[in-house]
Amino acid sequence: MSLRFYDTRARQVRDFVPLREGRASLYLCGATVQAPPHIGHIRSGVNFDILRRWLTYRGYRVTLCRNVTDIDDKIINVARAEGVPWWEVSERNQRAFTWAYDILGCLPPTVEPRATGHVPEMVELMRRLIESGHAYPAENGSGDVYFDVTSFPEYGALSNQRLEQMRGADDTENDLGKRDPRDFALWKGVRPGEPSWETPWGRGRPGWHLECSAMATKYLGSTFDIHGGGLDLVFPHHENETAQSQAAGDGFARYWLHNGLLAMAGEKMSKSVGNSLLIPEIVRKVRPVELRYYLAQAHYRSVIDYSDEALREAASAYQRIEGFLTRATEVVGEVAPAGEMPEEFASALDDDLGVSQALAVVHGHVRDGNSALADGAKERLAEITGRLRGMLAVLGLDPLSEQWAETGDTGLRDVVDALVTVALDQRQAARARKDYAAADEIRDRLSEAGITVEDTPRGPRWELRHG
RNA sequence: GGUGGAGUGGCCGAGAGGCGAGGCAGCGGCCUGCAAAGCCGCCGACACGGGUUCAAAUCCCGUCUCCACCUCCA
Repeated sequence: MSLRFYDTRARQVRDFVPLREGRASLYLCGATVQAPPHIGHIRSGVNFDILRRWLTYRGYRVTLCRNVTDIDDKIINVARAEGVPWWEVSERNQRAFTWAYDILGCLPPTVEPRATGHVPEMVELMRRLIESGHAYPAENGSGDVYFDVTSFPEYGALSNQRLEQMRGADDTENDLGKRDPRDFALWKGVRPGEPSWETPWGRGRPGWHLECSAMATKYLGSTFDIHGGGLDLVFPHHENETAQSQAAGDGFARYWLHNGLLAMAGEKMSKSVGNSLLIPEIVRKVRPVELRYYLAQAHYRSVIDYSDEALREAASAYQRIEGFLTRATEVVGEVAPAGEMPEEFASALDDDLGVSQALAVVHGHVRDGNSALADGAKERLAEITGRLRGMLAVLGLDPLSEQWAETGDTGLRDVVDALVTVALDQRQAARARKDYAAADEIRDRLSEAGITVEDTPRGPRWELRHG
């Protein structure tokens, strides 16, 4: 089966045929760094990280461009409220985003351009749009530059809306510079106390959409393969991006992929509603890899209704996988991840990134692996372990990978192992003389210390308890 | 007013005409001194009302409920 994705513009699943054979160019709308990342932002990051990894597995050389929009109204407002420069706010939040992507196991993008570093590219794009009659400087001398939506017949095609049925922006009444209420700002004229850059139409700063068009085409070319982002960006952000780029003569994105949003108690999560669930808070409840599993397990286009209970269930499911791999490795040693994926797993991911079904295959391997472990079938165990690790690696969920390996002082771990072994020897001795009260006392005290003891045919083993 | 999505067992969550994904939880069995982990089995769902079909969770018509977007959003 060929690789295919649901394309928002076509409103159906389409076979993926890249622009250039063997390559895939991917632009992902990253953060507008006005606040620290919440779980919804990171869901998008995880979903598209899996897409990127799968494209790579399928043999494409992937160029991933994930932008940072480091100037906008809110950043300026936050800075003003705090009495700090605007760039202090965007720098701080960008670091928080980078940290969150990293701990969730999202591979770094090929390039991560910032809006304010691309003003000349934006000015150039505006020049092309003005010269071709698709944009105009505001007629009230405000210094704003607007895109003329009526000049572009395709306007609305991405979000499947007809221009005549669209409402204008709320700010139109005080905005006499617009020819049409539905026109959107490419550029905002300078206002007192705000940052600004020089342009042929006066000083000002970027509007919200222009930076993505300028940066996507700079790094990926005038036409590129996939544009991704959250479903809430379809309109106006992506509609406006594609309008301004295509009106200027660029082909722009060939496939549009949008991840579903995350809801909380039925209410949409967003920065503006103020019910953000921030990443540092969540990774106190479960480990980052368990959060990644939680975010990955639902199909990327479905709504996730966040709850602590569901998060913990996901953590349990992940621990089942992890527990098997740990025990298997103790028996057969470390087995390298297999390079080939089981057919069922691969076809699930080929079909619009069916991670849920792919995980069913993963769990099937865990069950078979546990049986092999119980049977002492080492050869079969090793084979299953390798295949399992291969599948998990491509999802970014292999517990034995460097990314997720329990860090910490290995020297200290050896010391703990020696101490626990002393205790376990005592317990074995107690069991041998059938003094079960003493044996259970030792097990209970280890448990209180956060150590889980399991008896196996090969003797007792211990693990640090997490979660 | 316009555009789109959703309703699946106790819970999470796939699937989209025909052998009931998977996980979490629960119950029974095996294993264990007892546990834990694991294995085997059980339980069990397609919002509602019609219709099409040999066959519908899936297609069609209608109804109800919820959600998103329509220029701050991932």
